Amino acid sequence: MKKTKKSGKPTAMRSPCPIANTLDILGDKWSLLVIRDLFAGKSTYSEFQSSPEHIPTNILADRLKRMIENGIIKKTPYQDNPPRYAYKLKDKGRSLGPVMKELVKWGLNNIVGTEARIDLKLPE
Amino acid sequence: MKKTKKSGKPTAMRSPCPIANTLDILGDKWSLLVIRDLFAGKSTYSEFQSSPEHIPTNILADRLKRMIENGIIKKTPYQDNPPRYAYKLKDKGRSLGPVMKELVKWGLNNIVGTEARIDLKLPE
DNA sequence: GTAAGTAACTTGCACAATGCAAGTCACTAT
DNA sequence: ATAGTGACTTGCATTGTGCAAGTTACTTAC
Repeated sequence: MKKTKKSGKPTAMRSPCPIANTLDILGDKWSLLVIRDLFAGKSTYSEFQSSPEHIPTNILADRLKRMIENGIIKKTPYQDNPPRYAYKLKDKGRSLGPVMKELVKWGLNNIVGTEARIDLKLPE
Repeated sequence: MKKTKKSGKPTAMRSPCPIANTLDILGDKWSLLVIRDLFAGKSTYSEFQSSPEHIPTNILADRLKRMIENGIIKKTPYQDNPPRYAYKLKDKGRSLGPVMKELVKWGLNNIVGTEARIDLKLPE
């Protein structure tokens, strides 16, 4: 019974810069990890939780909500009883493929101890 | 008189994932904006402050410090009296070029109202 | 030589975001 | 009835962010 709608989001842009605006949506320590998992084929809440970084459950719920609001992913029930949901990338999210690819490359080349154990199914 | 060294940083990685580790270094709303400015040719503290997003001064100082510690940028005095400094990308920072390029592309294609007014001098 | 200005920061503090634990809800399986 | 699973929500202490104001070291204007 909570309708605590935070009023859409008429928060003004801090600038028209595409980087600044992208960071306003995805610039935190968790969002892109969920995107990574989605590219790796995961799709449920508990699959995201089981990733090695152990995202806190409240943060996961918040990030999923925000990415849905931003049109990056969608949530669909795949079973009614008990209710279960699958999160999937929308086109907008799938188009993050090249960004993910470059982040992986940069990390592997510049941070010692990193390794690509997850295989992202990037388009093309 | 403060020797409050936070002990290097033996904080363990949350996982060997290159994306997770990249986000631990650059995953916030400001770091990559400073990188953007550096790619755009800016190099002084006050130039970074004058960018349209108006980064808070304490955050700027903190991010510059962190990026120096991470070997992404370097700080060099270019004048003694009064002391003035120039921040520049190191190779590690310059190799973020492709990441920046993809972020710009994604923002322009997916966020209405964004526009590329700044010209980044990306390698190649 | 006193006042104002500039660059590069630091400090204080209120408010927002994060992280951990525990609780809830709707079922299924034992 | 009891335990288990998936998908969350709630509380609360800790950490991070954002704004204003102060500091240091000089240069320039009056």
